[in-house]
Amino acid sequence: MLRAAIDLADVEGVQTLTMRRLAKELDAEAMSLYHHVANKDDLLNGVVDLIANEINDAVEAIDVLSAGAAWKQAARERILTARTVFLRHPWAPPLFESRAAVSPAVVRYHDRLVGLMRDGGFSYDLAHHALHALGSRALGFSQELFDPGDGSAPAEIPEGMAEQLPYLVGMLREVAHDDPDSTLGWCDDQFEFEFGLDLILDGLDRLRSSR
Amino acid sequence: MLRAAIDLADVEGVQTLTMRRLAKELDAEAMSLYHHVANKDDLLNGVVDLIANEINDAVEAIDVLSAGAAWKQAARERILTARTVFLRHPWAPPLFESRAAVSPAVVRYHDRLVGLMRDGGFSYDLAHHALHALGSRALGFSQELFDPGDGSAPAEIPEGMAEQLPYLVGMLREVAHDDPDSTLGWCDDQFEFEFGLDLILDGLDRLRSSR
DNA sequence: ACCTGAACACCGTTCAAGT
DNA sequence: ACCTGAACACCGTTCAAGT
Repeated sequence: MLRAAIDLADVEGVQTLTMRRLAKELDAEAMSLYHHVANKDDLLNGVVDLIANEINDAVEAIDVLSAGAAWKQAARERILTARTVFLRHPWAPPLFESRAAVSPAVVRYHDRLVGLMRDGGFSYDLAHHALHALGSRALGFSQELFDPGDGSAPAEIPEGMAEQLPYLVGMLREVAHDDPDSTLGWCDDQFEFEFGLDLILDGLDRLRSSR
Repeated sequence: MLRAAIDLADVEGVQTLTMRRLAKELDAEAMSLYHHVANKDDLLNGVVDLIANEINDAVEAIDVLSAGAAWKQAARERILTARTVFLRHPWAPPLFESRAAVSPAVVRYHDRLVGLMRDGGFSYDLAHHALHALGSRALGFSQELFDPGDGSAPAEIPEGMAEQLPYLVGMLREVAHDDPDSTLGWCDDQFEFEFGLDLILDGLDRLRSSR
């Protein structure tokens, strides 16, 4: 049933994931779902937990050294592997963020990540701050609030925009110019994710070895 | 009307911000709102834009040096000031993240932030990556996906939990022990936000001066 | 024990009708 | 031009009734 819910969201979008629609998908005549799940929130918690288990299966199959300085590479690989799961379920990040009750599988994921940091010599205090600093990046996604020039305004910049937004226009002109054949989509999500991730991991690594 | 929507969300919670309820609040008999707004999405876009303007008013009143190395302190102050607005509207971050169309005021905010980075000597390329790395932190919030020990399980750790989650339990025991009189709420949101922010700003500053 | 259909209390939104 | 009420097509959920 949770599997069916995930499949439905993957194929038709998360907004069509409704109790009635899901029941139809399962050839159950409507409100029988309530015998397997307390309410819709409970169903969504289950969906999150199942995806988190999918992530755990993927990352726990990785076998790399994590002692000392190797922690960083190990954490990096783990996080980027977790990310591949979200690439299959692009509707899932907002769902993960909206959950009040935390999924046991998500807790387990973070437990193991703290384990890697401990292997690297982190104090519990630093590991704690590290989890906060990473936030959703620890699980492999980062909610993009604002996608500067998401492909909408490629070549032509509206009249007066340069005066009102001098810096963004400047940035747009230069970065788009650097890579002329991809004027739209000049933000490489994967690159940007790794850039931000490395910035944080490097910073943590520096704190680790200075203590 | 947008003001009324924000007040309603502040007082009664964002889930009660419904077209019918908002109309009642304005003593308008229900569906007259559609003469001032295309649909609910449009209303929410307006709400986001108004809050973003509130942020811009606050940060543009700041007058500090931003040339060269001073960029970092200027950006830090700006972001922490923006954050104070969200502390008044704690329901707003998910709304900001859910918007498809970007608010002009949000764009303006980011334009000025890039301006600070330019003052600090950033290339446009680095400023671009910096925006992505900061993500929602640039605007003063970070969606916490997982609040390790958010006050629920203070002293008593369930049987078997230590074996299943050795690292989180270890972390919980140590960090809670450090500050015994605040066993619940051992995560100081403001401190954690600044920790993560400084980690990123310091990393960017290092890249800035190494180029 | 499990499923069902009708019903309830809500949504956002449309539309024809009022002033 | 602005507001209104009824109605439509959806929700999640309750509940009494079926097998």
